[in-house]
Amino acid sequence: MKKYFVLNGTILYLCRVEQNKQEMAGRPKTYDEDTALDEAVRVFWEKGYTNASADDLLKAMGIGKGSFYLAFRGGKQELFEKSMKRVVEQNFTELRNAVATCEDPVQLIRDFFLGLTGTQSPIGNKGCYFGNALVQISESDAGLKLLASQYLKVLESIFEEAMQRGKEKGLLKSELAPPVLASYLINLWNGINVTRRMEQNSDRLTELLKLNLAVIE
Amino acid sequence: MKKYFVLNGTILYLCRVEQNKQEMAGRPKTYDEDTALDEAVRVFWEKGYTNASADDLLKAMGIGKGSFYLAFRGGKQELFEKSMKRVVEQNFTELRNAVATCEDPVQLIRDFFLGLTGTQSPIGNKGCYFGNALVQISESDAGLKLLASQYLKVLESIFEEAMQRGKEKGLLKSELAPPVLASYLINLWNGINVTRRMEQNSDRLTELLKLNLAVIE
DNA sequence: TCAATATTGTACTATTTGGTACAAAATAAG
DNA sequence: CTTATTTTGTACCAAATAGTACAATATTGA
Repeated sequence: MKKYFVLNGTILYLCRVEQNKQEMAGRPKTYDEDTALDEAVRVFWEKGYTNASADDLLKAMGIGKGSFYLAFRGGKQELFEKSMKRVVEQNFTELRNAVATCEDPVQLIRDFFLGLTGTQSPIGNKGCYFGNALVQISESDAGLKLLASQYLKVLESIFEEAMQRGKEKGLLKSELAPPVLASYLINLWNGINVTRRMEQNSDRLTELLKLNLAVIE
Repeated sequence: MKKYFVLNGTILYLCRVEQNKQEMAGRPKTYDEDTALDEAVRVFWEKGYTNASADDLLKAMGIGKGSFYLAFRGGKQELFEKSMKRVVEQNFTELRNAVATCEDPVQLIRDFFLGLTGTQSPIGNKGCYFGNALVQISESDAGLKLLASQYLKVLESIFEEAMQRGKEKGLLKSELAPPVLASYLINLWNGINVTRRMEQNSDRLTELLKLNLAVIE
C-alpha cells in the first residue's frame, strides 16, 4: 500500500512501499538500511548538515566506505535526501493520522506545540530537521533545499487539515481560513525552533507559545 | 563616546570606541579593517558560517594569510565574532535611535517587518545574521552561539523599547506588557526569516506578517 | 561443487583545509 | 642612514576530507 501527498504537482511518498525482500544472490548486507538511516538522522540533527562529515556518518551508521558508496552513490547528498524522507515517515505520518482520526484536532496541535518546551521532547534543542536544512545547506545544493521546503509544506498541510477538521467540528472560534491558520502555525513552528536556542527559560517559551496559540482558540 | 547595552550583566558595546589612529612605526596596513570586515560579513551571510572557508573569506577581504592571522589570531571564530559586532553596529544602532526618537515607534516596527518581503530588502533571502548563526554553528563553538543569542536579545530589547514608548504615547491597543510583545516580535522575526526560505510568494508572506502584526495594532 | 552476484574492507589518491614560519618590505623616530 | 616596529606574501605542513579501485567474502541457485 502506498501513502503519499501530492503537493504542488509533486508526489511525496511518505510511507515506504513494502518491498518483498526477495531472496537474491550475493553476499547479504550486514546492516539494516533503516537502522543505519536512523543513525544518520541522529548525526545530521545533532551536528547539522555541513558539520556532519562522511566519517562521522559512517561511524554512526556502523558501515564502511565500500558499503556506503554502494548504497548511496550520491554520497552525503543522497544520504541526506533519504534521511529527510525517513524523518517524514517517522514523524509526520503519525501526526497526520492523529489529526485525521482524533476527537479534537485543534487541541492536538496545541499539545503538539506545547510539548516542545518540555525537557523530554524528542526534538530538544536540535530544532526542526527541515528548517535547519533550509538555513544550513549552501545555495549550491538547491535540490536539497527545495526538498526540505516541500517537506515543511507537508507539515503545513497537516496543520491545515487539522484546522479544517476543527472548523467542521465547531472547535475553532477563529474566522480565519484553514490555509491562513496553517501558514500562521508553520511560521510559529519555524520561529520557536530558533527562539528556543536563544531563550533557555522554558516558562517564557511556554508563555510565548500560549500567546501564539490564542489564534486557534 | 561610548554606546553600549547592559544585558544580563554583560556589556555589549554597539559603537566602536573612537581610536585615535596614532601614527605608529611599522609598515602600514594595505587594507581598511572595517571594509574587510564588511566583505567577511557578506561572505558569512551568503554562504553560512560553516560553508565559508578561510580561503573564501581571505579572497573576499582582499588580504593574505599573513595579514589575516596577524589581525585575527583566533582565525575564523574571532573573525565571526567581530563580524557580528559589525552587523550590530551597522543595523541595530540605527534602528534603536529611530525607535527612541521617532513619532510612532509602533509603526516603525510594523514597517521594519513589512519591509522584509520587498525584493529590495537588504536582508533578502539570507535570513537573520544571528538566527543563522544559532542554527549553523556547531555545539563546540558554544561561545559564538552565546554571543549570537545575546545579540538577538539586543534586538528583542529594541522591540521592547519600541513597545514601551508606543504604550506611553497611547499608540498601542494591546494590554500585553512590552516584554511579552517583544518576545512575540523576536519570535516572529526568527520565524519569518526561515519561512521566507520555504515560501517564495511575497504576497502570502505579507499576509502572514500582517496577521502577526495584528497583536501590535 | 561451481558460476553468478552482491557486499565488504582496505588501501590508495587527490584536494581542501586551517594554520605556522619567516624573510622581505615599508614605515617612524632618532 | 640606522634601528625598531609592523605588515605582507609565500612557502610550507599536517590533518581532514571525499571519493575510487579492487580483491576478498558470503550468499543463491544450478
